[in-house]
Amino acid sequence: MPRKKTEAPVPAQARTVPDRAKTINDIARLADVSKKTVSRVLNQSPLVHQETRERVEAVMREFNYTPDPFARGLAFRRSFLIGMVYDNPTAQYIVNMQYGALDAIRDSGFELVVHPCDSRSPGYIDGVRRFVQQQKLHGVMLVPRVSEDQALADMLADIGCRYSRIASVSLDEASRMVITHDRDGAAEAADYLQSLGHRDIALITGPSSYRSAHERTAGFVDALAKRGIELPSTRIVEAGYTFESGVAAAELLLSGSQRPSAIFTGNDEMAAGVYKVALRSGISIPQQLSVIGFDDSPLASRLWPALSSVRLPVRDMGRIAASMLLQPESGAAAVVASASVRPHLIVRDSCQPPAY
Amino acid sequence: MPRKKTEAPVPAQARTVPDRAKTINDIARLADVSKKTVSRVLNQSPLVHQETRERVEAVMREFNYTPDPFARGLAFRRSFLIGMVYDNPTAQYIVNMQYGALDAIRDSGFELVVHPCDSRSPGYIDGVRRFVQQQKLHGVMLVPRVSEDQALADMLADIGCRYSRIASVSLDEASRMVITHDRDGAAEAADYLQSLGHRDIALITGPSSYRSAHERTAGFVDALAKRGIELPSTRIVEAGYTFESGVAAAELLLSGSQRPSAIFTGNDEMAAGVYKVALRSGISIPQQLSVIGFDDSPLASRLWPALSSVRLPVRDMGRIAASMLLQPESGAAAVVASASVRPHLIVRDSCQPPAY
DNA sequence: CTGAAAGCGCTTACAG
DNA sequence: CTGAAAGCGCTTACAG
Repeated sequence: MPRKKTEAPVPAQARTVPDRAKTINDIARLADVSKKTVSRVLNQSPLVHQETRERVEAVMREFNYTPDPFARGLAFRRSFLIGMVYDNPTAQYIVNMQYGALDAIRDSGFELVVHPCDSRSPGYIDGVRRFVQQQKLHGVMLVPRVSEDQALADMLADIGCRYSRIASVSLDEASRMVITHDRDGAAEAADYLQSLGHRDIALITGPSSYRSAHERTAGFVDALAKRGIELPSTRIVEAGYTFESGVAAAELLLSGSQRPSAIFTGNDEMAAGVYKVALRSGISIPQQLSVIGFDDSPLASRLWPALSSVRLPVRDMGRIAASMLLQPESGAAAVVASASVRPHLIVRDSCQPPAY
Repeated sequence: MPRKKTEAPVPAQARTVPDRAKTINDIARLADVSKKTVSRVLNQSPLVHQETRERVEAVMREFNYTPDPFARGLAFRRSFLIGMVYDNPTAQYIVNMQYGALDAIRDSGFELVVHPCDSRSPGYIDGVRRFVQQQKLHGVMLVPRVSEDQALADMLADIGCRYSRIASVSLDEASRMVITHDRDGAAEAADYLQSLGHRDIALITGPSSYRSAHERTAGFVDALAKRGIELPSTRIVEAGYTFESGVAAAELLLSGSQRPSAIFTGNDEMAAGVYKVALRSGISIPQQLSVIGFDDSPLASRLWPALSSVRLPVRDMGRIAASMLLQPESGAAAVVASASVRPHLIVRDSCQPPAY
């Protein structure tokens, strides 16, 4: 092979002058192959001699070569960008989810593009479609609550965009679902309260239109029923997942002469609302009232007394959802990983046996 | 001009078959100009006849044409992506900053790529460089505390990447700075406490290595001094911006026989630490202790009693920092806008005149 | 003010 | 297993 090794040595300084990033043509020339072969190595085609592959890879390493994502994007007609589409959950949830996704794409050449949206606005699905098509997204992660919107998923399937959905219950094929099993977490809270001796228990739920609220409620109520405790409807108050709605619900539950000895709330925001009403009314937590939240947000440990809460492994969820997009072929592995995403109760100082 | 208007009408169905997105060639053909002219319209070149421009724009609108970002990226050698680089501040801060940046780039064809990093790890600047060069970023926003790292800014200047820095004080040319004037916010807190009649006031500061901590401390101390109140060094405790460090600092300040009547903290996390110690020790807020935080995080309104706190217009900051990247030419306007980013005290229920 | 040619750095058919 | 040609959809010189 005609490798030109007889050229006069070039001074180091002169050699570094062309500081432009190396292209596929440079690598091809330096490895003495065609650019097509370099392309094959890049795309892990099996149709390359082992020896050739190693030679090309050595040159790539030596010159720290990475292919231009725009050239690839143009030729492939798709990008190396992962989109994260979300509605309006809490900040910590979103940030943790982003960290998880970034864990998955680290050193993969992919990047994360964020797309918050308002699922109540009529054109939001169109907005997501433009986002996906314009950027030729490799795939999108759908975070609750937009993940629950079947019309959105249908649109993505329609335009051939791969996606993964994070939700409290299965809504799609296993290979595109990360199931968070909120029901189990709520059941654990119920078991814990029962084991402490509570019998008169109340529940503040999220909006019934939210799948997660439905699951958490069902998990809690069913687990109590299994242990022989029936929740009367007066002990279940629907609220809006917000602090203010939690305050209003707590006022309802704590104003009567017959107070419950424990309250479970569908998220920590509403638990903070219970704290406010209790503190204001001179009801001490946990002596006179036990409280459990859901989410294990930063708020939980900052309240006093520290709030026991059900933790969702949000970062893991983000990581798994992103890796499902990167390796759709290893669907089985992802499904297994997904199965391990389980909530569990973090016990702090907000519960004790009821005072008789 | 040879516009072919005499063809037989094509059935609507057949016409929609080639559902591929229109390219610059299609637009050129349909508008009866060269693709170069379409390109000029796209890039707002003045060298286009008004009439021609309007004709091209009409066709673009009709077919909902948007240029392919990858083709442009390849030809331009730079992308239409804005990077947001941040270290490890609180989630709400990051999410608000992201919303602000998205406000600025909405409908501009730009997208936001996020890049959290660990400024304590040795290779982090290299990581940012790879991120910027690989994605050919149009520019990056530097969020505190990485925004304070001059080595990072130098590297970006070195590789010719435009950037904007958000910081509590000017660190760079005005056209790349969003100054948050933390000093003023802290001064407002000082004035408020003084006006309520407090004289024995304590301060829990963030780490002195943080510019924001330095500014908040200076603003508070100076404002009190101006009103004739000197803070003895025993009333100033340095902590780490975390909840736990706030707890430790509060224990120091509240354990002695001579308690201060008010505490100002460098952020809300540490204020929550003060709450915990006070509640646990039976010191009631605000009757026996006034507290003011900084950030106006969600935590502030969820604590009980609701915490007065200095609010930074984080979303505005994000919007301005991003628009500086989009329109470096309109630097003057951005500087003016930047000047309007001022913190202000949100008064809630955590302060009252001291008990004598 | 407008356009024909060449090129950005990759890939997809198509040959061999 | 390997390569030469054409193309992805834009832009930058260079002419006129």
